[in-house]
Amino acid sequence: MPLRLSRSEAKARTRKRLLSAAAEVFAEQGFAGASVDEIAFRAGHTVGALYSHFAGKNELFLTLFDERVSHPLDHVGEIASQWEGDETTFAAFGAYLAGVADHHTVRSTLEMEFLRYALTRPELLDRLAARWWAPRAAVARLVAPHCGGHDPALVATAIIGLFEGLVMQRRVDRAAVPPQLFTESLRWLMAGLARTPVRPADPLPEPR
Amino acid sequence: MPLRLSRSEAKARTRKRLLSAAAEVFAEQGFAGASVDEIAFRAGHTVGALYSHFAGKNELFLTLFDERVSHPLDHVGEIASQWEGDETTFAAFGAYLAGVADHHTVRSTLEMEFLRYALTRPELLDRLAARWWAPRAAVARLVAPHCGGHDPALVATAIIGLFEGLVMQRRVDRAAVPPQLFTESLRWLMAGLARTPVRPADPLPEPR
DNA sequence: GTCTATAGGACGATAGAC
DNA sequence: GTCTATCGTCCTATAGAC
Repeated sequence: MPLRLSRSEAKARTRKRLLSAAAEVFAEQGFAGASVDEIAFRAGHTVGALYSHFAGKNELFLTLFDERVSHPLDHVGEIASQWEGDETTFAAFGAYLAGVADHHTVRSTLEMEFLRYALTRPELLDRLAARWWAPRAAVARLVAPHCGGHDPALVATAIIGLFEGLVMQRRVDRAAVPPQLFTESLRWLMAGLARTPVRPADPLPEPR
Repeated sequence: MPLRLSRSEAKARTRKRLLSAAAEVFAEQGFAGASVDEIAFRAGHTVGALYSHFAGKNELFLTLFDERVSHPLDHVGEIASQWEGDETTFAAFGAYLAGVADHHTVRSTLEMEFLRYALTRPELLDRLAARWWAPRAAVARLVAPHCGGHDPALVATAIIGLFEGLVMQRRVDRAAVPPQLFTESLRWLMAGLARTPVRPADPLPEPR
C-alpha cells in the first residue's frame, strides 16, 4: 500500500466521503432541509468538489438511494446459512436486529426519508418495492421449513414487519423495547404458525 | 345552525383548514421542504392568515404534533371494548389496520416526519415516546387475558410493532401485504404465546 | 382577521482561477 | 479535481392597508 494515493484513489475517497456525509445530513435534516454546503463541509470539502462528482442535490440523493442504502435485512443471508430453527439462531437473529436498532441509525433514518420522498414519485416507489423482494425471499427461505403449511412469503413479510416496527419503537423509546423482545416475539410468531389452521390464500379480492 | 358563520366560527374554520393543509404539505414535502405559502394556498388563504394563527412554520408543525396526529392505535379502545379473543375481534382489528394502511396515508407519513424531526431534538423525542404509552397500555389491557403469563406490555409492543411494520410495507407495495395478513399474523402471534415458555423478565442489563 | 408587498437571508447551481 | 466567488431564485417573516 503506497503512502500517497493515486489520482483515482483520491477521487474515489472524496466521492465516498461525500456520500457518507450526505447520508448523515439527509437523515438528520430530510432531503429539502439538507444543504449541499453542509454536506460538502462535513465531507471535508466544498461545493465545488460535490458538483464535480454529482450533477446536483437530487442526483446525490438518488445515488445514495441506489448505492449505499442496503436494507438491514439484506444481511439476513449471513444468519440464514446457519439457521436450524433452534435457540442459537433465534438469539443471533434477535441480537443482530437489536444492534441494527441501536447502531445503524443513519441508515434506518435515511430509509424512512427515502420512503417519504418516494411516496410522491411512483417510479421511485416501484424501485423501493423491488428492493424488498430479496430480503423477503431470504427470510422466506429461512423460515419455510417451520411455516406449518402457511405461505413462507407471507410469514417472511410478517417477520420483517415485526422487526421494522420494533426497531422504530426502540428508536423512540429504548426502555419500551428491550433487546430480548426481538428474540421473544420472533419465537412467539414461529410457535404460533404450527398451532394455527392454514386458510385458503387470498379469499377476498384486493379492495379498491 | 345559522347560515352565516360567526366571527369566531370563521376563525376556527380557517385554523382547521390551515392545519389540514399543513399536515398534507409536511407529509409530502417534509418539514423543510414545505413552504408556508403553499400551505396557506392549499388552505384557501394566504400567508397573512397563517401568521395570524401561528407564530411561524415551526410552531405550526409543533401544533400539528400536539393536536392533530393521534396515533392510529389510539382508536384501539373502540375495538378493545368488544374484545373476546375470538375470530370476530381478530377480523375487525385486522380490517381496521388494513384500512389505516390504505386510507390514513397523510397521518402515517406525517408521523414518520415527526419521528425524523424528533430524532435530533431530545425533548421532542421524549414527548413522542410518551405518546405511545396510552395505545400500548390499551393493547396490553386488550390482550392481557391471552398472554399465557408473558408480560402484556411486551406483547402489546410486539403487536404494535407488527402492525406498524406491515402498514409501512403495504404503503411501499400493496401486493406484498394482503389485507388478511394483518389478521393472520396477529393470530399467529397470539397462538404462539400459549406455546412459548415464559422467561425471566430482563435477564440482561440494558446495553451501552 | 386577512390580504398584499417586501425586506432580509439562505440555498442550489455555475463560472473561472489554480 | 477542487476551490472561491457570485448569480438568481425561493423562502420565512414582517409591515401596513383594509
